[in-house]
Amino acid sequence: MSKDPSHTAKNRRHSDQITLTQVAKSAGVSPITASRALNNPAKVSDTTRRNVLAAVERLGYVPNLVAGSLASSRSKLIAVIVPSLINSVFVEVIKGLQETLEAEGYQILLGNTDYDLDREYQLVRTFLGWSCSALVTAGLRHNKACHKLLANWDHPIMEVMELGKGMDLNVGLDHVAAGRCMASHLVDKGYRDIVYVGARLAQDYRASMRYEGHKAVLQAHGIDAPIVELDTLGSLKAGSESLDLVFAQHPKTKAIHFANDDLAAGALLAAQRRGLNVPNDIAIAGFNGLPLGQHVTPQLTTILSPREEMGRLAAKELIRRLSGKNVYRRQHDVGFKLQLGEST
Amino acid sequence: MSKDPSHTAKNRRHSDQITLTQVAKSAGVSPITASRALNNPAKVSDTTRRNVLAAVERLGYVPNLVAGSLASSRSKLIAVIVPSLINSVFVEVIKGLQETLEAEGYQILLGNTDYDLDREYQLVRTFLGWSCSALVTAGLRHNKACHKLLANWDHPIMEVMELGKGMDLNVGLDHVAAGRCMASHLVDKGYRDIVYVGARLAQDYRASMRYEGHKAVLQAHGIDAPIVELDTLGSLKAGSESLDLVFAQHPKTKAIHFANDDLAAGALLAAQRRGLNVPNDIAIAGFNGLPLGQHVTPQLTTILSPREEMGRLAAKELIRRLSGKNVYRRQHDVGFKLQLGEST
DNA sequence: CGCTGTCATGATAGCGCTATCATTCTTTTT
DNA sequence: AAAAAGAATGATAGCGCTATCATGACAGCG
Repeated sequence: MSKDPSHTAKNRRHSDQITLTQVAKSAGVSPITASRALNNPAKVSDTTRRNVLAAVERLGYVPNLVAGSLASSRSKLIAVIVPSLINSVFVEVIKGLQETLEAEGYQILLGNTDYDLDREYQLVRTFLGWSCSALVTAGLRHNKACHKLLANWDHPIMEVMELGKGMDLNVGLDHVAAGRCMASHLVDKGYRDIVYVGARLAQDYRASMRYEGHKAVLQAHGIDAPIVELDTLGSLKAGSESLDLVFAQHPKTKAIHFANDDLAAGALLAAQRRGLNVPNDIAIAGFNGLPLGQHVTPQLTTILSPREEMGRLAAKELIRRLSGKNVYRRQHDVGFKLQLGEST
Repeated sequence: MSKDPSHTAKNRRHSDQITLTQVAKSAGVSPITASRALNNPAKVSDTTRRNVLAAVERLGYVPNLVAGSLASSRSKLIAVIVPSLINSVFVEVIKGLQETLEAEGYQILLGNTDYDLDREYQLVRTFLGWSCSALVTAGLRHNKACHKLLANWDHPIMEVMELGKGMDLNVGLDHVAAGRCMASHLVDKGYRDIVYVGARLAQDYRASMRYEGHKAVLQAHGIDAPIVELDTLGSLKAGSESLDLVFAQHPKTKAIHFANDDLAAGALLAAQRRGLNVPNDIAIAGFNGLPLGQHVTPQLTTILSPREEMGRLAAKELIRRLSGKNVYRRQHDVGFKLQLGEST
């Protein structure tokens, strides 16, 4: 099983790869018929199809998808661009996409922007070069060049995570409303000294949309809406460290509305370590509804976002569009749900 | 920004896509020179390069990577096949791969087998059809057809996660040794009634390799090594539910060696909810060193596996190989580390 | 001054597949 | 029975790019 390191030095003229032409010859048909037998079985007779499939087996033929894509100028590839792989939220969306798309024979070309819109542009350029059938990207915000590129692209574009008027298709939820929802809950519970804690809000702008909702509710009640921004991305560790920061800046804080469950759970566990009672000494709320939050004691109050569902729905809509069906609703609100725990 | 749903009905003869030939014409050079200016800048004069790049900008040219791959029979694609996306362990490996490969201009083609080796074979077939430059797959076990296909493939193959003699390159850790390590720790701590708890061990065979190590140590001490297998994949929920199961089957259990941290943390949190003292009533150990385990109280005793590091190292080795350098060490042991918490 | 070597560029010929149109043969329709 | 429609197959011509070999220009060298 030893490998020759000089892969690159292959003589293109003597490729040992089995081609469709060889399969066709072996099956006694023309290449184009063999192609049809594989890609459009309904177009050939049963006998032919069987012969071709037998030849494929016999020769161990592996279709060259690159050649097929070039000839047909479409590919069974779908580009998926996310801002982060650390954040399990995006991974769950990918999972939903993956399972639905793979079942339809599509492959995922994965890109990670690290919350950098210029990086997103580069990835989009590359992916368009692969003649992807469609592109899925997280968020409605893109840089100018990217926007222009996508606007002129004649394939479906699916923007996920947040809800709004996008380039083309959209599946997401209303983050401002989610922020309002949690803030209302806290206010209703009687909390007045409420701090919002987020991480890198310029990047994670959906978290700042939730803050907008949060602030609006608090202000409507005549309450201040202080915010503490962390410099590291959301994680248990950051959440745990944020407690000190919050109390240093806002000593009277009675409730913390965290931008996500990782932060919230980190803070909750940290609070317990230092003997604070949650929610009596400090109430804690999160966002996302990660399993973790449901397993800590007290159970975390959070907002459940249907992430895998979002991926699945996005994939289904794409498939509908790709199979030529008209798609009427271009925006899909997957909603969210307030998950009451004992942490507030 | 409205999209025409009839994407498929495009007239191939009148593609509006800018081609390299147009760029070349606009720059006043031949197509092949334009190609060189973009892919092999050192091969053309400074003036030419500038002219071509200017034309690219001017026309908004996006290279057709499909055509390029067909002509050169190689692509800047790397196939990555993992058994699961729910398990954050694989995602972290992907992340390590991703950041290293993307920096070198490679794209990741992602496949998920759901722990099904036949599915893996299908994915490999598809990915080979894309003329990927290399393939990364989790694990050393493949079905027969897959093995044959890969053995005849003349590109680098990287098998990650576990250590052993594989098809080609290998980066991983010794799971049997990891199992031994944790078992030794538990025995040294004085525990004798130790249960190993895993989930779907036929699928997650690395977990059963750890059990082998675990069992060997216990037997060497003349101790029984009972095992409890769960029917659901590892998760906090499964871990939490496993407690009852363990005590029902082995009432005297004093320590549980979980196959992973999700299970262990779930059990630990569940134990706390029901007022059990960890580790006095029940000791709990995990595997992976997820952040979660480091933030619960008591901190989880676990084995730290360098997952992102594994991805990065695998990517680096692949890049070395792809850039024509000889790779001497074909196996890389990334090791593991016993992380002592207060849960044992 | 011819000889070799290097550099920059170009002409040609595919890579392996499928869109398109053409052909043959069979079936259905009037 | 002739015409029209359909079913199955094939010949041709690319898809947009790059490997390969060829060319011309110019430097260094004995």
